[in-house]
Amino acid sequence: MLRIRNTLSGKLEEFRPLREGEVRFYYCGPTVWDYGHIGNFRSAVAADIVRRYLKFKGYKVTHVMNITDVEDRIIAKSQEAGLSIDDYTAKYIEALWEDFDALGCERPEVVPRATRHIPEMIELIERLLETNHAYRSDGSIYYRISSFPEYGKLSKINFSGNIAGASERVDTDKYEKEDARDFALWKESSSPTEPGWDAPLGRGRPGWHIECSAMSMKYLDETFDLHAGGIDLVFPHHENEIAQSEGATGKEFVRYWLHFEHLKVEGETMSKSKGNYYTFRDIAAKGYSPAAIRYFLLSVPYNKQINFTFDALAGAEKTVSGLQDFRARLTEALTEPGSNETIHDATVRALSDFEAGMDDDLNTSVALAVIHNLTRTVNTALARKQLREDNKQELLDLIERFDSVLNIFGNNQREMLDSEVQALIDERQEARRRRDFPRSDEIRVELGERGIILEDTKDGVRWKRK
RNA sequence: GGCGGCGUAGCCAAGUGGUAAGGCAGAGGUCUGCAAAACCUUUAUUCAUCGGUUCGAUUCCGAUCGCCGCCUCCA
Repeated sequence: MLRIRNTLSGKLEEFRPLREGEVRFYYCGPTVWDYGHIGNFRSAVAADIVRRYLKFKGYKVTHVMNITDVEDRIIAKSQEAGLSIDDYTAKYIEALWEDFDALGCERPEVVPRATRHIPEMIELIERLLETNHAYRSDGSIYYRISSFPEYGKLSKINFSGNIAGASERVDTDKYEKEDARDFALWKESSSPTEPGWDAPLGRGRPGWHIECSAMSMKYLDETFDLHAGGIDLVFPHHENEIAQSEGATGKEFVRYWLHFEHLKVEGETMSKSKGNYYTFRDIAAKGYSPAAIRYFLLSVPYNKQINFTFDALAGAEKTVSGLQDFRARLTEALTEPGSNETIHDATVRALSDFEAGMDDDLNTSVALAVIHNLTRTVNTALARKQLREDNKQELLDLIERFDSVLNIFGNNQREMLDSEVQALIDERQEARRRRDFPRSDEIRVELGERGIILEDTKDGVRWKRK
């Protein structure tokens, strides 16, 4: 039974979807104004783990990830560049998918873009106007927080007083709000050239929060199971989504809220000014493999801050390569028929321990420890020739199972070497048989230069790429 | 100022009222022509500090120090 910590209650709760065997899951994805920093991908990988584990548990998952492409910064940047919003965001969206794929994240079923859902947002805003949860002021439209007494229930912020410092932040010339806490649903265009949409509400553009309410309810229904995002979105973004959605429908919006903790760099906040700001691309360009980056990002549970260091990443690199080698070694192992009971028991136990760890609020650290322990047990058995045919198959199936959630074992396809390389390997084996070690070592060095690493084993020579 | 989180070996890090998972790095060994890989052994009398509760605390409570976050459309 999967239990997750629901931000709404602050407690560990049993996860029970509204519909039998089906989970509707909304993940607040990135804003596409720049190449995604590594923190974005900590979140994306966490969401991917959620999605994959739900599938592992047998649920049919409908996963929606929005792409925010209407937002002040994007509008400003695109105007600066003299491009339309679509032209400006195109390369960032393309880069996002490349990074997403490289990190082994499954693509969500639905990826709505804010710019493609303006009518839905307008409709929702009109509903809020009708129900008196919104008001018009100076051409723009605001949400009336005083109309929603539960406001603050997610972030647990006490709004009995004013938001600290809110009064001096309000630009009174621009915002004629009834209350400093009220937030914009629709912002009037300040000039005809500014990107905007003509609407019954007046020419303008939507506020940031309304897109997620409109799009999630469109694709997942007015009440759905799971909503996730970075922890910084708790307030105000998700708090406002609740106010908008529940205000308009009068129904519960989301059953379970999940928030991913942030990533730090060398124990500090990542920021451009500190010079410790890294995108996934920056890190990959330094030669770290996407698999290692993924492993690192998921090695700490989603609800803990993760401390990014290049030392830790180098460790992840070694670990991942060990796991991938392990799978290859197992695949190639020559085994005799039958089954070793001890190994069989360890295999069965590993699956249940893995599941117990993941069931406990998706504790990936525990899940990985289970895998490492199993790996050691099996390596020992392999070294001692104790593994039997049935164990091998069982283990390969189990790894497949684990990897459907973690996706760290890499591609198991064995590629063919080109004939020249193969000939060199054969020649080296022949040289070794003759005990012509100088020649043998020469070939090993030469292959090393071509990126092929050789390992001599009792059953012959193994090779892998570096 | 208000609210929340964290501080565990050289590094990353899990965890729990009952005596410290896992990974990387290090040391010794097995195997190997040598390597590599793998395996075995080893590496925290101790979980920021100081008090308190308890038969017993790293785990609960309080204080102190340090770090991080939200309260500003930053995942």
